[in-house]
Amino acid sequence: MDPILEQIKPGAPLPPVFYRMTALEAAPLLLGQTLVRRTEEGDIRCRIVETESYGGVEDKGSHAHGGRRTARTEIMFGSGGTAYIYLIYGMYNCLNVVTGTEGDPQAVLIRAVEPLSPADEAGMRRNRGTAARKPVDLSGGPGKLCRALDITKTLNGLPLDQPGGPLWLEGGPVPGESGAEEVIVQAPRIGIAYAEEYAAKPWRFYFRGNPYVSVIDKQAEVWQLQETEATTDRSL
DNA sequence: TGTCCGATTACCT
DNA sequence: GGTAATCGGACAT
Repeated sequence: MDPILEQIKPGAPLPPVFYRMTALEAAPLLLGQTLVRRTEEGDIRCRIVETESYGGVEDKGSHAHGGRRTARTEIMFGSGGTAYIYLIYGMYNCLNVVTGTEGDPQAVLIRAVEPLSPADEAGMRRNRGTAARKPVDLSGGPGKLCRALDITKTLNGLPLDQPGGPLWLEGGPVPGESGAEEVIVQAPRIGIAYAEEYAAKPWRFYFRGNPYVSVIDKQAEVWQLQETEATTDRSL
């Protein structure tokens, strides 16, 4: 097991070392962890099921590529453990978990979450402006999950390692007795066709078969399955 | 000060 | 499947 995963305890804050990793290391490990939103209406807890890594000045898909250090991207250059929230298309917010060390812009975009309980789901439905008929409509997509959790730019720069604040991260629940370990799919990121050679990097991660995932990449799943079979064959 | 456009979504045909 | 909605950030003028 990943040595950092071993340090993550259900319901406890993520260990400081978690936030010092690169975005590419942290993105798959964030899957299954819990995001907590606290408002006057109460707490909403949800499980992260899809992420994307945006790491380093060389990543042409990142807002910080080429070392672009502006008022907006400044938080990405700080040390890890904070929230980077920005407005997209004039109407949707996107939530990122900043990781890495001072001066190195690393961030993981949270693309989909699932409510942990019926009460959490009810809270998320209340926050959404539209009737979510399917799980993916409720919080499958970066803009949708921010709406569902009432996350706006007012929370930009907020520390995510401090339980009891407006927004924080904690270790996710352990899979149930019957729950087989979930398979992580690795696929190219969404909506960054302009990123040239970085557009095809498989830096999106999600739980295979989870109904809250925003975009299913059938090609990546088939390819990954073949790889697994080939590996199994060789080991026979 | 002006222009372009996005790490998207909802709703339409 | 197509596309309108809507505005702040980045950069040119």
